[in-house]
Amino acid sequence: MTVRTRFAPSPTGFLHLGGARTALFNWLEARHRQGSYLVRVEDTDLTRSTPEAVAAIFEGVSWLGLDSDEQPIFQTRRFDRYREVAQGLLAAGKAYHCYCSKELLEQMRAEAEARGDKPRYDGRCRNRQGPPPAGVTPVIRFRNPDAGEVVVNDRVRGRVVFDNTELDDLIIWRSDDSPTYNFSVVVDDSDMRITDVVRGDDHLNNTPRQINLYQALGLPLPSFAHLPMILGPDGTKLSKRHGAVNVMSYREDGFLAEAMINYLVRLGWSHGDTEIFSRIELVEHFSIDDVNHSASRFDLDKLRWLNQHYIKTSEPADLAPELGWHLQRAGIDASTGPALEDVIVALRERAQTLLEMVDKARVWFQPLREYDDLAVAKHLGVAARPVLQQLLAVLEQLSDWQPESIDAQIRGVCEGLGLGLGKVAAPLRVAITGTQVSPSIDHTVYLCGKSEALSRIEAALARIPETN
RNA sequence: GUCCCCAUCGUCUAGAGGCCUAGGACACCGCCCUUUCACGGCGGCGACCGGGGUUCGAAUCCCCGUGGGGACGCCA
Repeated sequence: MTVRTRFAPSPTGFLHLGGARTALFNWLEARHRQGSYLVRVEDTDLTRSTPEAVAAIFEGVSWLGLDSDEQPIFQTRRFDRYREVAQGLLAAGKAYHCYCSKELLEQMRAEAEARGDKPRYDGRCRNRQGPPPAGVTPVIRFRNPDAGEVVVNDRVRGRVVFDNTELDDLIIWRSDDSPTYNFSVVVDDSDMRITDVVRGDDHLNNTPRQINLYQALGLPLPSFAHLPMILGPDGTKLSKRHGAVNVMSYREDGFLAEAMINYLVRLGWSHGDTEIFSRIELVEHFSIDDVNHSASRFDLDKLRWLNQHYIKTSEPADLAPELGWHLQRAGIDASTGPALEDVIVALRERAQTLLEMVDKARVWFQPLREYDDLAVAKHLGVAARPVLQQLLAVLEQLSDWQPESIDAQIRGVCEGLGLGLGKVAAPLRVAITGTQVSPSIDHTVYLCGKSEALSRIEAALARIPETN
């Protein structure tokens, strides 16, 4: 049987880190076993689902390269099918109408809680006789077995046993004429011929209920795998409080999709001591069977490290469009400055994110507006005058404006003046960038462009006092 | 509260009874490289939650405790 996995987000918000990893693991498991990976939108909650959230989730999934192999399924388009299955259960006596009001249910819960019990529906409508109460639209409840146990053979947890007495009769159909989660999931996973259900840990408790539903429906069980959660850096459930949880905000912060994927996959999965995995290597080595049992915390430092790794190792030409996107977002006109590939080569060892790269690249795209006081005090004293004058003279004559030839000219000036490279590079760096920090001096000058470099040297010269 | 899950350096993890004096990576610290900043190289700091078993031998298996997490919705 060919493997079919699915990622089933509910569109009540954007794609967050946990969801992204669930999607990734489903995708990898399917790819590794040469199967299919599908996306299903669980939008049965009409009041909370929004088209904006649907779009946001698809955007995130797409950025990470985890698009569905088939046309995504929307549960709202399948209500007729769910209704048919629910009616079948009703007809078979495996489900029943329940007329208990939300208020009554609320009260029962409160009472159970007060007693220290687990809040459960007591099944009072199970064998209700007589005419239905007037004016009440009933819900449909599944008649859960009231004895015995349900065994979940989980691919990451192993054998997990639940007692049926712990489970109550769950609502499968709401009074507003819509299906509920645990029910529609079973119908869909079955109809979509899903072989492997891979989802978050928080669903482990739903699994016995779903298994009972499968059995009542006479359907074969898929295999289940429940992934450990991703917690915030403080060990609590990931939430807005922890800052960026929307995966797209990581793109905006200058992270690469490859880095994100590599980071996420190592949360709960490993392959020996290897840290860096290409997509192909992941497909080759990944297996749900090797997933960890324990929850992990999100660590931005490690993501940043991976991100820089991918920035350093990517082909500059491949990275250029993404850098362009960031430059544009930062309001920088990249059409007049240096080639993006050159900028990337100069900065890739100095930036952990593309946002940092944009910040460091500004100096070559925008006019130099201010000088760092300390840098000026330190390197633009009278001693710098002959240095900059010499540099100006030789660079003016330089026709081959390339890092190598610029470097040769600078070294020539050093020799002529009997100075070390540091003594020459420092004032030049301040002249070009206004600061003491930049990439190697030849690249810094090169990226500036000849005419702009010359005028910046002249401007710096003009700032040098007559005497100290 | 009840049920379920989990437990190795600060963090991500390796570890499937002897290979463990517990390995790697991030972070941190130091040194080297060096025109600044980085990158890189080398080194350092740093963990088996506690207690009982089982065994010749336990980070690895079992039990209890503790701690953390999740679930208990006409949310998913």
